[in-house]
Amino acid sequence: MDAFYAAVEQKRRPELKDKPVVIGGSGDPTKRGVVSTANYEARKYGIHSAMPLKTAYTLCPHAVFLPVDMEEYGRLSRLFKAVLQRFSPVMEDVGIDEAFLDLSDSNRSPEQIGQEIKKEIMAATGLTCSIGIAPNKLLAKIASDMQKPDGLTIITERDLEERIWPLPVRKLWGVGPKTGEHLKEMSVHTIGELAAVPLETLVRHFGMSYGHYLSKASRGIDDTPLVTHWEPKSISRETTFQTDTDHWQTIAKNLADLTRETVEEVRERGYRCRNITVKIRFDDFKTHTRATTLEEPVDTLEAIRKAAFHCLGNFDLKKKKVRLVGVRLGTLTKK
DNA sequence: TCTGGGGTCCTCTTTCTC
DNA sequence: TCTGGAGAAAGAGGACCC
Repeated sequence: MDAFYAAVEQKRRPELKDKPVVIGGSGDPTKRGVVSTANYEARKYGIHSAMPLKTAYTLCPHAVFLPVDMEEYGRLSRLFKAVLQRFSPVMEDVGIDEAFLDLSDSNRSPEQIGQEIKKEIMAATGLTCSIGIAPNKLLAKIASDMQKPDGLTIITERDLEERIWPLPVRKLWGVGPKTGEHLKEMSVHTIGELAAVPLETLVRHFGMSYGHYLSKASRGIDDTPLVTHWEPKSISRETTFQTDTDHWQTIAKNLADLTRETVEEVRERGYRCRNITVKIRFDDFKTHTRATTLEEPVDTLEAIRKAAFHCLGNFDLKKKKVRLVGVRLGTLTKK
């Protein structure tokens, strides 16, 4: 979906049409938080996802800043995914605003089916999307990104050298800022240049698993199937304080609240957990975790809170102020 | 100066058991 | 009793995704 959160807000508030709109955090750009979505008008000012709201505000003070309304975005998400599933039952969720659809069994042309999906999503939600159609997920994802917004891009194996290889390596799924920099130091800037690097070199630099992945991905090879169902591996909650704190009671109170919320969710979803991890981010942005694994899976607040506070006790909270506290429940088993 | 929240997966190191 | 290897599990950190 194109600039999904912002598009949803603009749809229900027509007065926002043609204005720069930034969705993120509490909607107050003087408070701590980052941009979840900036619409295309706001992007003209250099605003983009993951940017601190305060930075976005200095770049464009007259933009409309709004809080995240996950309930409403979830509702629209279910609507467009229901449309997709009418075209094929084999759908893989990729977060709230993306999905893969297996159209292998369709006998219509990709252009035809792509246009019809766009039309139906527009009818159901009033929103535009960008579609990529390709022989596998990796290439479809790249294709979906090639003509945004409101795009439809079709890629075949034959397009690899001309349309994929000239793209920067960062366009590959799984290549983030760190790997991008690492590759730049190796004088590898494009996907084509990556494809020319011997496998042994990639394995030496990036390890067995990721080295092989990069080698295949650069040649457009991806044989991973669509994942239509999965179980959660962990459930977590975390909060960043408005101001860094060294007040133990504040940290403890927040950890207790987060633990209660997380336990409630784990129970509601019918799981027990065996691993409890507490996360602390200090004022210098260094993040540390302390974990404990229990003998038996549990789902009681007492047992999990006790474990969480045991983990908290393994931090030295005297030297630096704390910016964030979080708790994660892992090694889940279904009840 | 600024850097959210909810996840997954991978790597390296430590710890424990045989 | 000491030493060492193999393998599993746990713990910590980091990269990446939306």
